[in-house]
Amino acid sequence: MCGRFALTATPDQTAAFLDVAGLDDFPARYNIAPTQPILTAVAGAPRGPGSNLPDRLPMLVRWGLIPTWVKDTREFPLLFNARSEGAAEKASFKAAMRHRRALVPASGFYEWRQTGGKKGQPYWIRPRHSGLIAFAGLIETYAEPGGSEMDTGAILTISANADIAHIHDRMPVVIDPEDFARWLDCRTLEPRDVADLLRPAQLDFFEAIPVSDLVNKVANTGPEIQQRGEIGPEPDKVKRQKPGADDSQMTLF
DNA sequence: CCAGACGTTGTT
DNA sequence: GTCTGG
DNA sequence: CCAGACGTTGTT
DNA sequence: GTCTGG
Repeated sequence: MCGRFALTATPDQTAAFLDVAGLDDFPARYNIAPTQPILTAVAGAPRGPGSNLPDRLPMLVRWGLIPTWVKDTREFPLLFNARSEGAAEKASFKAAMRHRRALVPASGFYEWRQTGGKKGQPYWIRPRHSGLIAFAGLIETYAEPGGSEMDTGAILTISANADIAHIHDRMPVVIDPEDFARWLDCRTLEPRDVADLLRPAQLDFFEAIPVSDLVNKVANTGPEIQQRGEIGPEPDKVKRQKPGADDSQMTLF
């Protein structure tokens, strides 16, 4: 779950929400997919008295966390989500849960309800207050064989609440603004100290809007993918028979 | 001790 | 079916 | 997450 | 790097 989301607020709105300074300009993004760059915010360096260092920093990371010990990324799966139940104990997420917790600003996310047909029914899921939200994220800096470094990240998930459960059984963890500082404080707080933040959103926090299958295709990046709609009928899988044809020629045994 | 995994989603 | 790319 | 490729030899 | 399985 949470394999696609949107961030359509302006850089100014996003900077104010996260309380970071100096966000480079970025376009509204209606269809953010794994492997793409995502904006995150992390705690800044510890500040001494009188320091004017910012206490929260923006970071662009590749969506798909790579643990530091991975030798060949081609033989490692794309970790774009991390189950919050247990992430603190998993080899792949343990270090990030302890040292590199982050916020991932979003306007909402997409979920697919499996219909039994070929394609799932996608939903645009947004907060009823229609403002920004922040997912709980994890970051790792991966040292590539060539010598360069790549920052990578994942979004934590939790059981879906009743608003979402009819669509999917998981949802991203949302951190409330009042808890931003606690979640990001990796210097003094351990995973167990912030475990209480890893819970499903309150009932009625989100609303889910069925949309067309435009969102399925990563190349579709405009606002139309959030318009209320439904996927079309399944293509007719029953092959049309030519007039006069019957099944007898198919009887091979 | 060494070898091998290390993950999520959704599936059957 | 399974892997890669976005 | 979904979509789309999935291969070789030899070549303009 | 760290944990699990044998």
